[in-house]
Amino acid sequence: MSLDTMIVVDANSLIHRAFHAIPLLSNSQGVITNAVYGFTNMLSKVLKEQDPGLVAVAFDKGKVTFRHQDYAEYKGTRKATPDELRPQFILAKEVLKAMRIPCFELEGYEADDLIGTIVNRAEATGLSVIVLTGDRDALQLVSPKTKVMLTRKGITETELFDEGKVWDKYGVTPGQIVDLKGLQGDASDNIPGVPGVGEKTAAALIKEYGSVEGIIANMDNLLPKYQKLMRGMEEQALLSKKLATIVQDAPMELDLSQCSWRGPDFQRLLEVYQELEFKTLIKQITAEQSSANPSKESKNKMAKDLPPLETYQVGYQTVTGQADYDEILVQASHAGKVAIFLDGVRGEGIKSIYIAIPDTDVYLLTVQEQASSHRSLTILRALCESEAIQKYFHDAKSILWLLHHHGIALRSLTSDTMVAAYLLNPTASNYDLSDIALEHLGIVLPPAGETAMAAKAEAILRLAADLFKKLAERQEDRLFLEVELRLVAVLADMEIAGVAVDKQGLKEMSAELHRSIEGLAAKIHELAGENFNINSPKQLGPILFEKLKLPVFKKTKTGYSTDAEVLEKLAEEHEIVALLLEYRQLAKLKSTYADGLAALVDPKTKRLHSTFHQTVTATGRLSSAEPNLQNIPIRMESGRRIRKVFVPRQKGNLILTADYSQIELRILAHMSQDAGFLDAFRQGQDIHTRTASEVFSVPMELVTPDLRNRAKAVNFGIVYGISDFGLARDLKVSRQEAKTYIDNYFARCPGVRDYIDRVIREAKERGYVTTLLNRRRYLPELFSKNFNIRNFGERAAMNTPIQGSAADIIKLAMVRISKELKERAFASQMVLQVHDELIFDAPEAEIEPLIVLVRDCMENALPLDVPLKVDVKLGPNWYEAKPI
DNA sequence: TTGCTCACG
DNA sequence: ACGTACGTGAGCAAC
Repeated sequence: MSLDTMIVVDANSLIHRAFHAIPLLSNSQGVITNAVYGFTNMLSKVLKEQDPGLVAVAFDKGKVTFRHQDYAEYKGTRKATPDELRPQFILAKEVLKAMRIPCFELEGYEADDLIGTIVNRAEATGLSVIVLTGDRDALQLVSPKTKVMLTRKGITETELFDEGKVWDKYGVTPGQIVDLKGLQGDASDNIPGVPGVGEKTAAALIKEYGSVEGIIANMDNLLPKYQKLMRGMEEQALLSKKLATIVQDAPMELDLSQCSWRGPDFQRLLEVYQELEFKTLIKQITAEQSSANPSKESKNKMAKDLPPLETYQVGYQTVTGQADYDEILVQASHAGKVAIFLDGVRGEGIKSIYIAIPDTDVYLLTVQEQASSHRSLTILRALCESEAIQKYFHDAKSILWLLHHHGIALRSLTSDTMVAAYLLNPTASNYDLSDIALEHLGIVLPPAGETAMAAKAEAILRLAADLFKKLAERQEDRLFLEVELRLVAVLADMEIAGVAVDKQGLKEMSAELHRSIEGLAAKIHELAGENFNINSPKQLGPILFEKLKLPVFKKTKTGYSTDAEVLEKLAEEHEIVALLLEYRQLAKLKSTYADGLAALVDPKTKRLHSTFHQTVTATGRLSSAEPNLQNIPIRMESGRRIRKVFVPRQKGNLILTADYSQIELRILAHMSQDAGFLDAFRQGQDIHTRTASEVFSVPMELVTPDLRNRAKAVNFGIVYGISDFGLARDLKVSRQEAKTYIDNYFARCPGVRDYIDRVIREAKERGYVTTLLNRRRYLPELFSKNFNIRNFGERAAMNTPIQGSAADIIKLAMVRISKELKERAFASQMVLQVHDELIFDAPEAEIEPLIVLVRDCMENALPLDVPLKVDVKLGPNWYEAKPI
């Protein structure tokens, strides 16, 4: 803490910066908050780091300033403040008020000038000052007592300038910054400067003559080329300098004691943050408050002896005696429902159990010391395994892992607030209980400790009711109950079962890949004439495009692009390119697959236990992680061999795969009711051949493989939300040609064209799109002013109903298959899902009935106006799974 | 942490 | 006039 430090903030400049650096966020009321969010974030970060004794913030006031009297065109090129930004200044003032930071503004003056004046006064009283701004003009205020903190690109990063740094960067003293401006001008403020004088000339002249005035006085001594530039521009240079000069004696009422800072009014700040829905900031202040240690003198105002926040508090009691245990069961049975929050670590087990029953205190049961552990777990088992008691969880799949560790089964799973919140908004970045409780109930959960966990258990009950009501209002209740909630247990089963792998096989592949990679690396280094890290695009770029002088087709924002598309174009140019492509391929196989998978084999089970995330994708698909088993190579033979290590878990078992054929195009046929598409699928025709025949006006029998491939790409394009550019790139044809294909396609498939138009129109009317099972995705991008973002929204509007409906269907099939397998006591186990494919580990004796069951469940999961077709493959491992 | 690259549907 | 296919996760390099 530094009582003699003052922070002076240029709110106008920071808010403008934040507005342009951050996408247009808004709260649930539609209030746009991006700029005030960025501003608040940056301010609280700096306050926390510096912990100043005094703080002041300055705003602009009035459109016309005293500078306009000298120069009417001052800031003449500035655009009007956008409508999305203007109201955010008021919001920022509310934040500042809650932070107990004084705001200054003065008619006819810019924030700069007030800052200059404040700095002047602060220095005079011996304070050290830090000016926080995004405006480089402020560098003129730098002095032995004053530093300027400038935002770098973005808004959270800053750079602190003292005199030395100004000199290093600009070659002038802080006082000469205005002379620099006088010569160079400033396009953004519409300050003219001297035409023809840029950064270098300006610095050289100032270095030689000290100032604009010095240059003018020495006009005759200037080099002829400089004389040519400067003559006749004297007035303009002096005016420019004057415009750039920050006033340090504005007529403002300023009592520095007003600026002495005691830290925020947390209660009020919390209210403001809640209103604006600044979840991260709410978390920060609640965490800071709770971590403040009252016994020690706190070292930071952001966490100093403050009244407790109004967080959601519930009563809880730690249970020890047998009578209490019995009481829990009685109450839970009576209420018929419990929410349980478990504190534990996957693989290690449960540490404590928080049980919330309506209208009672939360019970805390600990599982540490042996004897009570037993009793706590007995209660947990009784609750979880009871059919009659409904269970409410947040992230039930994680709970199922913990229960599995203790051999406890789960019945009557009634809600999972994480999954419910996902259905209500599948594009959220996380579904932490405290975040969704804040969003949906408007309550702040305590950040940590027993109170927090008790509050969480209680909050689950309240949240579940609220979320379910919202789901029902949207007709997503059946999707929730009959698909997603049941899927939770199915996925837990799959994860816990895991998939067996041949670890020895992985090791052998790794060693073989290692040898090939070493050989390739040696050849590449030889052809390059030097050793370098082939894995580094930054090192590879200069070798290819500078040393070997290969043509540059594409650049990334940091340098040369060296991706496969570029390398393929360069294949003819130099023999190193083919080697690089091969190197990349093998390096990927080794690091991500051979070594990556081996590292994740569970030493106890000898299997891979991927996590299937149910609340990640925007469309409703699952995702797979640690390891991702949804991207195991198949397209290239060299990679496809990785699949050999995916084996059955025991002798006598086989790997069976079942994948939907063309499910997305079938869904498109169903949803669009396009006559040609419906007919093609009903006739059992090859859809790409049919499309080729339509688009290229060729009889089906005469469609060549090349034409079929092009039609296939067009079909993919339709599903992705087509653009001629994307299709052209994929097919490596001209954009014009791609456009012709698309035009022909829409001419021959009018149903599809009408469908796409309808989807986009409805999406724009409603703000969201839906799938066959009413899964919903909001698309705020559709209303962006930015052309690219808006177009992205339109493509997502086309794609999401198709991709999402396919996800609906396979999820429904998984739930049914799992139910059948259980009820009919199959030993077969579903082990993986890869979007349109299910993989089973099955005893040979069950194969026949399993195929019938799986086919039936998948093909009839959701009857469409076209048949769904499933291809089944079988083999001793995933690689050798062949059609039967 | 971010950017690039690349594996899958 | 704008620059683009949709949806994911992971490893590596270089900040």
